[in-house]
Amino acid sequence: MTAAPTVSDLPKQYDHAAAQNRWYSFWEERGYFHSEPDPTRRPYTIVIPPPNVTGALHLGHALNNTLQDILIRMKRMQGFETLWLPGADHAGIATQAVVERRLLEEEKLSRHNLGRDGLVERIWEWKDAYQTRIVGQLKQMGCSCDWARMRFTLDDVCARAVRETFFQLFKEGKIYRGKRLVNWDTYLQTAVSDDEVFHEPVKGHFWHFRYPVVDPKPGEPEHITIATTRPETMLGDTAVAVHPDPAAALKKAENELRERLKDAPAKEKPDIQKQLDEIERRRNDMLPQLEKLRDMALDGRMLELPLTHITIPLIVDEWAKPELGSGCVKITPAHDQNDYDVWKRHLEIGARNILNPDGTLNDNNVPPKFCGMTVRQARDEVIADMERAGLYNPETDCEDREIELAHSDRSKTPIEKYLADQWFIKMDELAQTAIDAVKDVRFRIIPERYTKGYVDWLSEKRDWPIGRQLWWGHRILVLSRVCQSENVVNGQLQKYEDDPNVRAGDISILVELNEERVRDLARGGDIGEFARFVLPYATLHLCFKDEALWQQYSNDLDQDFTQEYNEDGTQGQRVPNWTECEDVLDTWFSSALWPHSTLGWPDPSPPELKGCLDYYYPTNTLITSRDIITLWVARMVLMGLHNVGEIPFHEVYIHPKILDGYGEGMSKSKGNGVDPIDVMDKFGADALRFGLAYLTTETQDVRMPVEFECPHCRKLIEQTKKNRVLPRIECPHCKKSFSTQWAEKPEDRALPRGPVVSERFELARNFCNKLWNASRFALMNLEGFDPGQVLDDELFVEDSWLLSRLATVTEQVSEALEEYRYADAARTLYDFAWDEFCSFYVEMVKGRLQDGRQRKVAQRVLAHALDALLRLLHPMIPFLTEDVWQRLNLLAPERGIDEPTPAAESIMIAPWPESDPMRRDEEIEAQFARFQEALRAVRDIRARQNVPPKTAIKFSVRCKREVAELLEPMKPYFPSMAGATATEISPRASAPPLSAEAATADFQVFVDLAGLIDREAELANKRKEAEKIAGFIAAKEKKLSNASFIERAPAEVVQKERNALQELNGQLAAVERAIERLGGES
RNA sequence: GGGCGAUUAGCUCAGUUGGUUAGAGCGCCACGCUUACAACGUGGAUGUCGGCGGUUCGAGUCCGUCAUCGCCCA
Repeated sequence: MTAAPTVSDLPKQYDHAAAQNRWYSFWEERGYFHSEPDPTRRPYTIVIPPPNVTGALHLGHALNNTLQDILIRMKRMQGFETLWLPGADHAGIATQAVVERRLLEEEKLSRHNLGRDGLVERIWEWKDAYQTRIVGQLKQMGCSCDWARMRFTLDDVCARAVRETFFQLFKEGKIYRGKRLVNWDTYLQTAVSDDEVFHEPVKGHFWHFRYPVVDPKPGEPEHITIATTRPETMLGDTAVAVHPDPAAALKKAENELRERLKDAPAKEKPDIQKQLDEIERRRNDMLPQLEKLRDMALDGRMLELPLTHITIPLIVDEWAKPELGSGCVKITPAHDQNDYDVWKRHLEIGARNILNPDGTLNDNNVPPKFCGMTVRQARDEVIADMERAGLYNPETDCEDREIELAHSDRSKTPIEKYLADQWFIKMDELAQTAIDAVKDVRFRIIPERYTKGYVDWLSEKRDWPIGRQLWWGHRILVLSRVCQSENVVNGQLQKYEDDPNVRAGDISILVELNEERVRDLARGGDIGEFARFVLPYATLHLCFKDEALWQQYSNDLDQDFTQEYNEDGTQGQRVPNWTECEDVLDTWFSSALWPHSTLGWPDPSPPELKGCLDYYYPTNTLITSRDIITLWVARMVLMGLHNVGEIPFHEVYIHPKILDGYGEGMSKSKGNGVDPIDVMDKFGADALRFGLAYLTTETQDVRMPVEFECPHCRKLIEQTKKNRVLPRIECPHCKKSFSTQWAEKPEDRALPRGPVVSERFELARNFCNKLWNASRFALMNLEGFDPGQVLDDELFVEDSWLLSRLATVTEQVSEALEEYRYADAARTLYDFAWDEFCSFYVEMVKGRLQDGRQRKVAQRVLAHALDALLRLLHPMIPFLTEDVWQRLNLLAPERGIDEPTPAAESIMIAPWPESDPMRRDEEIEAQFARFQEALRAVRDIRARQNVPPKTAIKFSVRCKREVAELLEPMKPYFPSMAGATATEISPRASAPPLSAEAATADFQVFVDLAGLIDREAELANKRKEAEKIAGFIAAKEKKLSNASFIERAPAEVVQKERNALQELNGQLAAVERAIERLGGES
């Protein structure tokens, strides 16, 4: 910790760096962040949405964590036993991909060079580095996390929960293995999830091929034409489909077009009409043919798949669209999602995977000449062969076409759809429990509109594929054995059912029947003799409760192998009968357990976790961003319900996204992410936090144009789509270069870094500085502070007014934060602190602080008000408020106007202010509003008459007696606040001969301008004003002459309008009189 | 294609259940370093509230529709 604070050495600008360094370590050392279960207090818990360790945090995370810290700090001050549990997420594929990419770039090594353990070790190193960096960022932001409870989704505590959960679900039969089409990244050789895939249009072609019909009957066509953008996939075709009722399908398409044509804008009509004409043409030219094909399909006609000598069936399926192409579509279930769906409806056609994991063609299912070719090579070769076979004519059968091609976000290479074995969780029952939980309002999503998406997604009840072909993650503890026959299965089952570990319930067994067999059963068991012999019967899976046991069995079962023999009778390979599952679990599997795994489920016996689950679970709030509602929130709910039997949190607050100046979300891959450290270096952590809170409104995402700040000349350079991905940028102002976050080459890195900042934090930075200076003023004037109760009759108008406003603001801020209306809370405090506390209270109290007799009470109220304001602001700007608090403690260790009490040793643990309704005083506020109006009028006249600020002026106010009574006591404040003296405030006040005037609804202000007046300027001003008022009067009169308004609008509204009109008329008359006095024509 | 959201001053955004003359910050203009604060103070200019239609005595606010942008899902 740096030197203790003083009250003498107060810089004119808030030194955010000093405050941040000093107070964070102070809080940490005092243990304020740490929480232990305390039965005498109510808990308030937030678990962090664990940021992933792929990289550093950007502004989106800064927002997310700021909002959590604001809540947690308020709740801590409110006396809750608060726990904010921090942690990080291992983010399986994302992290592995980053490390692999760097490995290749820097050392030219692939993961296979390192091996599984070697690579995992490298990823741990990466994780350690980035976790440190992330924690550093959070600490710099002031996050009050309980660091002693820091968790990582791959650590031992989380691992226990993952194993237990997987094992339980396995035992309950909720986990199964099945085939599924995955997005295969041939470069990284792993499956990637849908959200790791992006689509990009590329130029491609549409090829038309003809497939020969086997033994066509008389009158039937000899060929069927299909079209494809990926010719090589034909080698994996297992059928060709035609629509079951082409006439109806055409009619339906036609009706849809006609509907659209009716309401379409004129410019789209010709295009739709063209499509309608095309359908008509098809009905005439193609329909008979399509119906014939349909009949052929129903009659079981087969086709010859060119180049392969395989025959495939012609089938009927609605996926074939008669309005498109030839009306026939090739079906490649192993490599296309739609075709895969067709296969699900026609299991008998089967599926053939033609790819190796590296994207070359495999040797199982394609003619030998294609084996080992890349997709690209195979494509050219297929086209050439088809041409040679006379089934394709390059002159007529190939069109250009733009194709939306899927790419892997991780490797930027094209994705192949690939049929692979996957572990799944059955979602039917689990999803229902999570739907019920939100429908019975056991928890709420805020804003409420996001509930729909949550329920819709869960309602699909799609089984969750949980396996990933990765090395970085929780290993699936399963050993599997393919069994050729039912006898083998039964033998093995008998053996393992007697196994002591199985009996003890530490190993669970699953029999997965071979899919072909299942399919065979589905179509009546006519599988051929040969297939029955060749196809394995089933796969046996053993699932283990813990890793040691799995390891032990895995070693033992090494001895269980099948000895193969060579043709000459010698011993050949020993093929192990059992194999370890190579897969790891989806990251979201461990994330889903986060709220309960981190609190000690399933085993809360370790000392540091004792009692935590009972005490802190369910947690109170989860704060996260909307893209994660389905991926994470939904899964946390259903896993929490499954494992613990209770929802994981009561409320989920979904906050806005931070977008760049182009309206795009911030992301690392786009290069538009902003490091919060850059913002904090320039503006301070308090400004970052307050700025973000100020922007967190309910519906609006936060658009944030950003600039580079040249480290040489400090000028700002707008960030564009072009320059945001460059490793170095030349400053257009000083022509010197600087580096960016993309700098990787040594020569780029050697340059000074240009931080990325946004002007949008200036408002908050300025606010912090304003607050600092107001505090500075207070501290400079609290010398000799004497604590004591302040009686009501000792209060001055400005005291009562400020206390009244403070009571209101306290209530508004507390309510706003309770309802996650961060921007409302921030704006309320901003306006109160700046426009009321600084601009009026501090200005008005200045005189009293100079006056020996009045000083004492003024100090007491000032210290009290500042104290409350600091506490209200502390959750948003923790460092500044603590810095001032500590200094305030030196001068006024006991304070408070009701009954002075010793101040807390840190503002972090000071009690949250409570709104005192007795302090609300509408009369005082009304009086004050009049005063502010009069002040504004005087200042306005001074400004428009160009009277220098130092020239003292005199003014009088003409108004009703009631108003005069309110304004009279305010007379003493005009000299210091407007350099003006009130000579008379009464109904009789008259205008001095040379004066300027301003009228409000219930009084007129005359400023004596003898020797100062600029008559022409004043006349011009008045004429303009008269015109404006006349306009308002005209509008009002029009409204009031509308009979139905008088009749139908509520009487009070009509009366209000009449009063307003009367006031306006009064104002106009006053202005006209002023014009006359100035010698002008009104 | 379906769902959600946005469109208000040059920029970034507020605007509660419809009700006087639509606000803030930045930027701009004028004047001011008045012993808390020039990261400041005082004053000023700036808007067919995306378009069209409807409900209503009255619409930035409610309804419909179109346009543009963003996000999610298929």
